Amino acid sequence: MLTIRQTLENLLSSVIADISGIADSPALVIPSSRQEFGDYQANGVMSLAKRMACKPRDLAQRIVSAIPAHPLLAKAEVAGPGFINLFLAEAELCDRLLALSEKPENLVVRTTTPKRIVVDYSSPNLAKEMHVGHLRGTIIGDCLARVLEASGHSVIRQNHVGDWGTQFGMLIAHMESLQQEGADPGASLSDLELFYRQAKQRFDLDQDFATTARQYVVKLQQGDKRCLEIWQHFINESLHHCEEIYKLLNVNLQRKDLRPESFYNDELPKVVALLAEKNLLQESEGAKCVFAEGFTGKDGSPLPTIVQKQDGGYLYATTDLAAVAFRCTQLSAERILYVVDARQSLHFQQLFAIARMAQLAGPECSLEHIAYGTMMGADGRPFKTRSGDTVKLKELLEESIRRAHALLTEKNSVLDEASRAVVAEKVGIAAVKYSDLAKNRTSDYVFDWNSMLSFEGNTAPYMLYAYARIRSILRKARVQAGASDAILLQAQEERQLAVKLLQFSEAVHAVATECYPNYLCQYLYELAGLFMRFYENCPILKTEDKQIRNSRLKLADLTAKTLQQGLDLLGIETLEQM
RNA sequence: GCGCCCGUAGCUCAGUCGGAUAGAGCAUCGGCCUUCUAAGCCGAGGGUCGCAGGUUCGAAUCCUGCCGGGCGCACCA
Repeated sequence: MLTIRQTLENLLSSVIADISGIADSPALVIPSSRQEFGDYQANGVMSLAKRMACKPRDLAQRIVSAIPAHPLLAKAEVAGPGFINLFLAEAELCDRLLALSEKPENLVVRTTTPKRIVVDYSSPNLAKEMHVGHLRGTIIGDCLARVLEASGHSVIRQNHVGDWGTQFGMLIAHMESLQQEGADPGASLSDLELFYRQAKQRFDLDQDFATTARQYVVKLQQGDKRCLEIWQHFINESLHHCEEIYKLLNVNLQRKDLRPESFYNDELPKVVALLAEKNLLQESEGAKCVFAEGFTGKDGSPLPTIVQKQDGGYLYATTDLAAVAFRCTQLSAERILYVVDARQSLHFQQLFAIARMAQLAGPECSLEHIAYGTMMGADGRPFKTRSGDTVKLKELLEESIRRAHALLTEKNSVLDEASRAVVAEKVGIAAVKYSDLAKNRTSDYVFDWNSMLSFEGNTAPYMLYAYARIRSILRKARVQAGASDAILLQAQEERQLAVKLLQFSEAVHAVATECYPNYLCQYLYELAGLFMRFYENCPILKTEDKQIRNSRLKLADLTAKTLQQGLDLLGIETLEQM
């Protein structure tokens, strides 16, 4: 099974290969930029004509004449300087829609080249509470994992949580001293963020405390029982907090997906040994480093990647190298996606370079940094509260839910109070997720409550509303006896909606290949928009003609299913009523 | 100093890798609810795609140089 685009691309490309004798000249079939140009257009002819030194329009005409009859294609014509405009056959559109209507599980066409893909995402630091900085990585990664899975790939989620290192010595030291003062440790951990801040403050201000903290790090690494106990307590508390957030966010990360930094502890000396063995290791200023080619530091000198500190401690580059090896060998990954803040791009460039040099990752495994930009405040600086603190993710989400609730009340929703609370939660969460996923992940973006929690335009509520409207119709509808199963595309709105519905897979595939969730949002927004126009102009329940009524019901139903699946791939739950 | 990213409508953003007349939402103005949920639909105004060159049939997109902004660059992650 292929998408329409793939089918047309294959069809035209083979004609082009026959005529030109050039095998690698793609037809470049894309959806048409304007309606009068048909449903799809082929852009590849003009550059091909250049290579063949002939007139583009003539070549286009030869290609058009040579296209064999195909049930999908009603008409192909040359246009402009050498475009080929492609018009789809209505009968085939109807057949495909009917087939999907009967088997909505085929809405996403599965890839013919499935891979084992590791998606590393969320990966919060367990010493602190999750804050807004964790939002993007968590939901973008979750979306990509869902999309890849739905496209037929084998996905392995890896939540590479930070559960090790200096900061835990600090926390343990603070905990110990609180306990000596007789404080209740459970109560002091009720606010992890506050606890971390207090510990950090003491660490920065109090030399003795800092020394003690460092000693605890060593004891922890040596496996001191008491330290491990306290550490484990922190980890459990923190994980519990993360899981609450994941649940609220509808993020599909579970305990089995956890692969904390500490998991790689035993591997770290081996990584360093291996680097030494491969002659990649150099000592510089007492630290063990790898100098990968092409990296320079501030003063223009070669930039090292430190894998072992002067004091013998390991760094995150070391852990990441161990993780690459584990993922390639133990997990048999063919593609590894690191959904991490764009500010770490240098780190990943170095990491990937070293992983290749040391052959920790073979050439068959693709290593990709799926970078995303920073969430900024209205002042153009990283998003903070008015008092300058980081915003806790939980508080952000709760605020969104509150606002959604207020809006539901204001809109005179048909819902009673109890279900309104449930719906407000879904809408509030969906709004936060969607407004993020709908943006190009690579750019920084300005966050402010008004735009993030706006419920108009290209937003989750718009999509959810479109879905709820359809469901409302479907609940009221009775399929008319005696009506045939045919789908009729008479009105312009019907045809446009139909073509869009059949393009769902194309959007999903684009996300799977390029890892931009906003492609899917864009698609869903356009789909919802076309449905709204269809809804305004093509009455369904009020239509007497049974054939038309049934056909429109099928279109509406398929739109609902597509929206539902599409939103699900974004990690957003649909609602029957709003 | 070197490197990466960015600059598109008053504001917030798209623009899937060079395609035809650059698109949305918000805001502004004007229409559409006794009729399937008006969180909606239709329409209007609003652009020298930072600036200047170059490449070519064609550039917001590629190249060069400027201007402006962000981020990163040795023992944190």
